[in-house]
Amino acid sequence: MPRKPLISAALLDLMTRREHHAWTLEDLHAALAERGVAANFSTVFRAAEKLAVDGAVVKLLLDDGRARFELTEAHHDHLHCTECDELVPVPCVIGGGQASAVEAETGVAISRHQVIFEGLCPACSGAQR
Amino acid sequence: MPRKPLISAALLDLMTRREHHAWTLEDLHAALAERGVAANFSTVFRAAEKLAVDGAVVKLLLDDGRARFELTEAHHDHLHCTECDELVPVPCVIGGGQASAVEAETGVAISRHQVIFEGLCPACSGAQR
DNA sequence: CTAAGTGCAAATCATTTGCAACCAG
DNA sequence: CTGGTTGCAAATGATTTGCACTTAG
Repeated sequence: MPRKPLISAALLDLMTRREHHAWTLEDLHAALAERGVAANFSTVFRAAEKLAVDGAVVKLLLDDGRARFELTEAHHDHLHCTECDELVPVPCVIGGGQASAVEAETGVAISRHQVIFEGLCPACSGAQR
Repeated sequence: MPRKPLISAALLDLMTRREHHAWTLEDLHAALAERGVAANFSTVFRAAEKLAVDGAVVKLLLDDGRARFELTEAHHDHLHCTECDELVPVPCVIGGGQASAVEAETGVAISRHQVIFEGLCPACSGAQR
């Protein structure tokens, strides 16, 4: 392994600290810098991409065009806060029954799903009030 | 109005013929070309964007990074076919009750949602069998 | 030596934008 | 003339890729 601690390990370590639930590459890059790890953006990109391929993290793309990476955990859906831009986890609302119903009704074969709610996260929701 | 029929009108006309449910800018640009309308890509982009702002069409972004435009219709969810890449409409599975439940459970304020299923569309599902 | 992990610069991709030309009213 | 459309070229923003280097094993 390289002279400096592996960026991949640093990323996982960062993400485990849960400042955020989902991280953009910029978030990760900036957070590493703050912790004194001056990694190149490409390196962060490749490390995150590798973690995603290895299954340690999941990569999602939002309507804002930037990818988010989050630790692989129990399946859940997300709320993209229109105020603070955070991607907040929310319990999954798609029951197996619903997927089956759609499959039966439309003749499709569903392998995965992704629900994104748009709205205000708890913090912003409270602040607005 | 311009010398040539407005690209916007041509786009709506195209989309009404429903070769696809959702169109990428490339789809639209190519389809126009096939019908003898040699519009510039930027023009197609701006016309589609304007239609979206005007509310005639809806713009969605998928995980593949390309935007899709579809005629504004009753709310529905989508299945992104992993085989043919088509975006197929499926009935909405998120009842108001579910959104409320999530709101109550997590303290968020939901204004919209977007469900994308990944899988095989009817055609590809049948072909695979 | 050999491959994995890096850094830097340059290339991609899918839009977006700036600006000048055009045309119906 | 005037504003909405266009075409073309150049600019963006977010990745992605090519290439050379370094070092643990």
